[in-house]
Amino acid sequence: MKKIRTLTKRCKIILEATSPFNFKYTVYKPSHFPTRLEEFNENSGVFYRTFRLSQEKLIGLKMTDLQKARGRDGILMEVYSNRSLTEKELGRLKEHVSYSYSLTENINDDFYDQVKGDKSLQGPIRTLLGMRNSCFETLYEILNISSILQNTTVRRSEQMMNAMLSNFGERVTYDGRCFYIFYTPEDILRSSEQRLRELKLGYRAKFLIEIAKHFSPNSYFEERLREMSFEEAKTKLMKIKGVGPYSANLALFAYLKHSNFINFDVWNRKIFSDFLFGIESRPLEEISYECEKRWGNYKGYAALYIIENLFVKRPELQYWKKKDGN
DNA sequence: AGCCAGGACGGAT
DNA sequence: ATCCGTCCTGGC
Repeated sequence: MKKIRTLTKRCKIILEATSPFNFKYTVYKPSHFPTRLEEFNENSGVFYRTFRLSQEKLIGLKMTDLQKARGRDGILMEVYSNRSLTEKELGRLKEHVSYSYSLTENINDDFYDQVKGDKSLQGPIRTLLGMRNSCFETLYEILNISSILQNTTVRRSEQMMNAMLSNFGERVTYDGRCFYIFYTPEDILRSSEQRLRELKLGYRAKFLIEIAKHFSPNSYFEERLREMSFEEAKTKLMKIKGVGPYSANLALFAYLKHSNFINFDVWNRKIFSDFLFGIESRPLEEISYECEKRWGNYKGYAALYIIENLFVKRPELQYWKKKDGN
């Protein structure tokens, strides 16, 4: 078993956000299955999240709502690390957090004003007012997660993610808590397909290795993708064995944060079908057409609000907080 | 015992 | 281009 790295407190950072800003539902998404990469504490309102700034610089963040501390919209962030950080590195960290949580976007103009006429969205918007589209993961990490999501139940995905993190992730502790930091491509390439199969990753074992190969240290895969158009990047991603349209879309849209797109899968298809038609089973073409008609270029945001609102209103959908159910 | 789950591949049409 | 059997695994 790998030893635990202790992260010590370095500094506090304040990140401002445009108004309205919803701290809780920006950093924490009720529909996401839990991992030991992050944790939202309902009682204290504190959100913990780990991050790898570079190969050797491990970060643990402790975030609270700036509104509570200073009466302004934003995030109050304590930075823990295993090593001292340069000003430049702190800058990169701030940029990552700000980008991941879409802190500077203007959600009034970009979304709320655009869907004023749609009554079905007003409930979700009231509940989640100020929530941003968010994704803290890197492109490599999202591709791993989407591979682990494919063709299985979320409960199994959670088991597989745990197996990967506990075997390849970096164990860290700070502020009296233990977390993992996401493993790197090199961590996986040092392992083997057989080892991943022993960990019950099934046929995904070879996919995860293929993905890792594309993100080796000096391939600059992520940097090169950033230069490309969306379609070009998608085609490039789908050349990786194991990355199909679903994973490529998820990766690119989570990463690039397009709010004009819905990545349909067998799970959200039922949710939108039920939301729009009152039954779960309508064909994809009808669902897709209806979303386009009602929300046009804002359908990605609409989808985000509908799904998170559903999980807020029906906490029993978070099966992982109960003993059974699905 | 068989089917399916927050897809993707490879080969056959 | 679209269709279909197959893939690991575990839960029902």
